[in-house]
Amino acid sequence: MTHFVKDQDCTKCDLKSNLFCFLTDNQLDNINESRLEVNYKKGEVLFKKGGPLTHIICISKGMVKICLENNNGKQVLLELIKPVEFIIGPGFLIDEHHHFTVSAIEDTRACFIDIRIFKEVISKNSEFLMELIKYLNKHIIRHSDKISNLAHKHMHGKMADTLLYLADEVYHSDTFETFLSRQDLANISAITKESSIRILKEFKDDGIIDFNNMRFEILKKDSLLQISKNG
Amino acid sequence: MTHFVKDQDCTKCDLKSNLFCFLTDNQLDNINESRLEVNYKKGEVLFKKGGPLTHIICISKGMVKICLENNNGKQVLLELIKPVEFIIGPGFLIDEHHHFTVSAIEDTRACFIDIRIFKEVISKNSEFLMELIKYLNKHIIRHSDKISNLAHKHMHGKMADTLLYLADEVYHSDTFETFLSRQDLANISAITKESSIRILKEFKDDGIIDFNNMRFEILKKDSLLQISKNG
DNA sequence: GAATAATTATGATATATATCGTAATTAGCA
DNA sequence: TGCTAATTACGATATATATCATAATTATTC
Repeated sequence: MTHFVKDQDCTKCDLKSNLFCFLTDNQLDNINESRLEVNYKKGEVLFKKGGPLTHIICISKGMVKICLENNNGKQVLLELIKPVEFIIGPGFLIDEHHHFTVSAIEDTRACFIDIRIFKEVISKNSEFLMELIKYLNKHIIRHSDKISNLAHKHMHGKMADTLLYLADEVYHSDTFETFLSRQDLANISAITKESSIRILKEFKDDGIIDFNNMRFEILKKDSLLQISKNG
Repeated sequence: MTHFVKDQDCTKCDLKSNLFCFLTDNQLDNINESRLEVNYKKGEVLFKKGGPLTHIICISKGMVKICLENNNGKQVLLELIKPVEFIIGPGFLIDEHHHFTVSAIEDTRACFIDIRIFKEVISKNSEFLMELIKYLNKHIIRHSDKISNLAHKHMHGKMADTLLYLADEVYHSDTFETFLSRQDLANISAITKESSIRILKEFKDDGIIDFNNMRFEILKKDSLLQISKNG
């Protein structure tokens, strides 16, 4: 079982890499002592909305999706998390339960850190707290963009956003193979699965993207950006 | 010009009231020295999206709306802020510019606190930072609810949400008089102004609410909750 | 490797909602 | 007080999108 270590190159240490380089050795030891490592198969649920928020996690292998769920079981896929990123539920310091459902979209390993120890450690580390505030503000910005997009964009714009998100922020390549189903792509875009299939075909017919099965390639990024912009 | 003082009854000190009761006297003095007080007329803009984030503010009189704006000028009204609440833009510690447009919906007084002083003061106060994290997490929860609602609810459900938000969280009464226009109500609900007018009339015809002009009364809250729930 | 389940694909239809046009009402102002 | 501008109101129409049905393909299981 690997232990958290400080990032050698701390200039890269934005919240998306290793938050924990802002801890002292002593604090790291505390965290590492209580730490658990859990393996998940594709499809398995790590956290369920409404459940108790007892741990924060760090994804060390694979990929998970963070989903909103309403009363009628309808989902929005909010974010994909990959190594090495943390998931600190927004119930932290509020109601101490989960507001999102987190599940593995491929075989995944996650490190669990007891929230009581986490809280104790960080409450004495202002530098870490400031970084955590950065992390939360990034999410607030991302969520507010999402709200604006959902409110005003049509299906094509939403699907363009989804493809750009996957290429730019998740797979960091305009060609990528994904474990996400058409239903998942629909859930990111907040449209139906049938619509997502239709629009992807349209984009393919127009030569904007290509795909077979799970392998996608963005051919005309300009067009995609334009569609995203115009809604 | 009034100065910030510690809340006498600190049990009420959640982030919605006076964040600043978590500061030491010394820190409060620092803040108060640099503090500016500005008066706005109804309709005037306090912060514009894209502008530099040089201050955080505290609303001490009146009410402001926090709006998202997209490239085409379309807006979503995200939140209403009233005394005594703070507005700490999510660009804080990130890109140091505004992501929301904030404007007065009635005559308003706001206190401006220099972000450099704010940052310096809070960076040495873990207790305050923990409260700030609470404040941010509350917003993340609120925003994620909004995303879920926008993604899945129909107009009626969205408008029901809006009326419930105003009654329960803004005016704290099922009867309230508001400065919000039908366009504002539409912008909270993320529907068009015509639709907002139509649905309000429907609710009125069904005896769920009553209103003339700006004065609203919720008559059947159960129905409204049901409509909100079913989408 | 055949059988079954799950996912992807596509068309027909129904529905929700935006857009446009215009009238009625209210607010702001000289 | 009367005039102008803004907001509210409401109907007709167009459009976007969901829903439903069903076929084709791909994945999974025995």
